[in-house]
Amino acid sequence: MCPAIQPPNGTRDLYPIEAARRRFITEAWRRVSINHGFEEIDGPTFEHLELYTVKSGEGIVSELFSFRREGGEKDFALRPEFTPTLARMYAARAGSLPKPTKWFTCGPFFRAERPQRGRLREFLQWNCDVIGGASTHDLVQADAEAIACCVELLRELGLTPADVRVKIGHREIITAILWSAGLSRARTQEALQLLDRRPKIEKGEFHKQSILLGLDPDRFDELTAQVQSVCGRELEARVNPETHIHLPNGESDVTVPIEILDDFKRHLDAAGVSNWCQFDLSIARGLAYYTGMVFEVIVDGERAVAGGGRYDNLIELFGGPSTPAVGFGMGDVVLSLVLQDKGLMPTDAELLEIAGQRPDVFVISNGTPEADAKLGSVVAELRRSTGRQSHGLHVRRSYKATRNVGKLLREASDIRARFAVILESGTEATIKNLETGEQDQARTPVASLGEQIRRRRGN
RNA sequence: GUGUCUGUAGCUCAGUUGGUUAGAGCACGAGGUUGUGAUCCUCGGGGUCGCGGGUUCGAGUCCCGUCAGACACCCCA
Repeated sequence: MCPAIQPPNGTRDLYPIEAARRRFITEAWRRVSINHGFEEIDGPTFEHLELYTVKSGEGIVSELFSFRREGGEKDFALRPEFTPTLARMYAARAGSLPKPTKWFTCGPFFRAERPQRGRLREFLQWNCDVIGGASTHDLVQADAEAIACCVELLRELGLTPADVRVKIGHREIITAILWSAGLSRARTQEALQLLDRRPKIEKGEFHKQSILLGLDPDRFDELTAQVQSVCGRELEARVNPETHIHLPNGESDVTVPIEILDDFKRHLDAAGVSNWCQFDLSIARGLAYYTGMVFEVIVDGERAVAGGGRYDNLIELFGGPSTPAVGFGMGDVVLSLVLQDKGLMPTDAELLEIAGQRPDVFVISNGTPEADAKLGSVVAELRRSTGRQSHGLHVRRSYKATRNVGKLLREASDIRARFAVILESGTEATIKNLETGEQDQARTPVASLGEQIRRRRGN
């Protein structure tokens, strides 16, 4: 034996129970997105390196796992996110895809960062995207649909508005305010990234950085508060239904279109998720490609559970037709932590049940030579499908040497089998329901065991 | 890439001011008793104490280095 090789930094070995926990999450992702009309797609787990550098610049390379084949000339990178792949896939078939196209995917992603709480180097991420839309109304509806789908997942897993907050911001509005507060158009991106970092830095530091960018931080906060007080108000609480807020900006005014926001809120209301959401202009998101609505799902003390927004220029950037899109991503790492902390992760036994991994039958021999000889074929027979209408049963047997029926029933009980079948001879068996403890008085012919078990299971 | 803390069995942990062949519970396995799931009794496998070096007659224990993990910074898709 060579010295034990450990799993790479920031990766996880998943033993059966952990794999079941992961499935619990991925199946919820899949179920919710399908119910919301998204279709599952998938792409390669590695791409040409340039797919990522084109959008984000060379600086991103240090955050990627990239590689070149021995003797090869092309650089590849394990995917750190799905959006470029999505944009590439959409661009390739844009002409023949429905409008809008609603896609989701869940799979592994890789980032070469130091692992810490809520962040690993390999993780699962769920992405939902709505691509396309002709009118402003379409886009607003798509924004709300993305958020609604994300919220339904949280609800499905047992979280409540008391546990999580969906904070919604808007790039157009916040940039309008930035410009009004003296920022030049050219520094917009830097300013947005500064805003994204703001909660983590000192007040004075933010002030200093703002001045460096040519932004008046006090004026900015003043204007933000003004706009926030109008935008953040509930629909019914509006005294005067303002439709625009005008911000002075040197030569021309900048306009914040409140009626679009109201439309958006009506959609969130209709989707029944507005009590999860709050409008919060401090949400900026660090990513360069967001163009409109942005949002984050926040839990106290943790990193963002999910985040996303509107990216109307990206499909075009990847060679497709100019197409607006909105989407979000949710990782399994923070989500798992939140579920564990809130006591919402099912118990081991519940996971078996949910995952459909409880054995239907545990087959035991009574120790006679005829029963011993028959056991293998009974197991095989029960496992076999009897046609399209009825799948094979989940059947297990003991691998222990003991013939002690009590110990074997204990084993059956430990693995949470639904029924025990005790072979009494080569031709007959006794069925015991392990949930109720009821055991048949009459014996069942071996040939009809499958039918009996299926009937009692209810399928 | 930087900093802080932590490394003893699969898991949770004992292990005296440095002193024989490193322990317990759980888990796992074998056997025994009871043809029925709680049990009970006996036995067993499993650790170069993260790894390497140093101090010492002697290191799980002290020192240095290194690796790994957790947490924070950087960055956030």
